[in-house]
Amino acid sequence: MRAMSTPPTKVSFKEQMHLAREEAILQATCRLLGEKAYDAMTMDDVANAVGIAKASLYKHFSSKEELCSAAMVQILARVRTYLDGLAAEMPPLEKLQALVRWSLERLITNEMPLLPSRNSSLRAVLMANKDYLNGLVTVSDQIGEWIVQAQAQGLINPTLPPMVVLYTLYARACDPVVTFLKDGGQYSDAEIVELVVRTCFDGLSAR
Amino acid sequence: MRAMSTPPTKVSFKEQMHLAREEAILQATCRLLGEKAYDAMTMDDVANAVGIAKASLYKHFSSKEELCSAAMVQILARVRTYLDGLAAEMPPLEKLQALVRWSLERLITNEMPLLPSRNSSLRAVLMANKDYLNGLVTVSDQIGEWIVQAQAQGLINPTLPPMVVLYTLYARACDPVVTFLKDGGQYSDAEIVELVVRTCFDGLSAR
DNA sequence: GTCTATAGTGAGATAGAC
DNA sequence: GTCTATCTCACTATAGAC
Repeated sequence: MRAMSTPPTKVSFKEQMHLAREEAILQATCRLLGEKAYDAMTMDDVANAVGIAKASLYKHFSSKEELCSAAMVQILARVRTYLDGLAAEMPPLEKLQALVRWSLERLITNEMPLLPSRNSSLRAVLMANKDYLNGLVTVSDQIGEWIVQAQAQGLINPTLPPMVVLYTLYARACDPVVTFLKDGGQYSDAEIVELVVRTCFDGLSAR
Repeated sequence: MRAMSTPPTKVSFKEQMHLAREEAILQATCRLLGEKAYDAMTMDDVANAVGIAKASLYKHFSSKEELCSAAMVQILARVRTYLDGLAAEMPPLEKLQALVRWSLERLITNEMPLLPSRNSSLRAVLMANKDYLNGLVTVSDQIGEWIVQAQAQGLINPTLPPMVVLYTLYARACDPVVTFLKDGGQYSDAEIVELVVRTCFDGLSAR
């Protein structure tokens, strides 16, 4: 709460500190959720990563669920920013491929996945969060448009329901193949990304 | 331990009961792990599902980790049985497709997935289990043969490393697309399986 | 071997001083 | 707002009667 005797700049500075700390908490949460499961990540982990006491976390976020939801909402916002930044003249198929490539690049550096894996406890938390669902709908609508356009151009298989295409793209963002190949140590990150993009769009069968 | 005064049939019956109970425990574990994350599944869940006291579980399996590992090893054995049962004259590509279809059918009925999803705590447990790793190697070798054969026949893209093909097939066994589509309620289980098999082998792009 | 009851532990969340 | 210390509760695992 702003004190009347405090100069505006001072308050603004404090507010910036507050926001910066909150940003750091969200960053750490994203990274940790990229490394381990929701249940396995503890509030102590987050507090230690940020370098503050656990109790302080609760001054910013009222629960673990709220913290992780906020982190995912932020990720969704970043996706939106990325999508909006794609050149308008880029063909829809290339936009879709760019999105998958971008998601995989986040995934392979252990940043928080765009979507939780199957059976993740986080999934139930997110599905109960209105902000997350709204953001997801917005992003899905945008991607859905491009899918329909790419199908109209005959570049995406028009016999596949757009929803199936959409989910198949989303699923790349938590694709375990990336982890397998990375653990194998045989390929560079860039190679892994390209291989997964290829199998996603071209399939396994020979063309 | 067998008592000397007990007739063999009686003992055999008791042993069968013991094995049947153990089988029931493994079954319940598989089903529960298909429904929720490893961390979220409690030993109480298993005990309640089987209808025995939690303490009795520990007479059969010394820990949660051992129980779940045993369940996964059993799944792997079932995969081996399925693979061995495929007709020898079936073309390798069809064998691979049959395997994916079979995995998806297990997945869609919420049976335990062949592989844990990304970031699952179960993953660390399994990677420390020798029986599981041995079983996985055996199955992988068999599938790997078929992949190489299918590539030699020009039916699987020969420019894809066999390991990438293998992991891509494995990943179908925990594919979140199945969950998404099933929750959507728009498609039957059989339709979902076929759609995912198609996108796996043929990709999203038009042919 | 099965049960009830409980010990032990770890993590989410809070109290209260500063 | 941040901290230390603590509460509370759920879950793994075990003790001990039958």
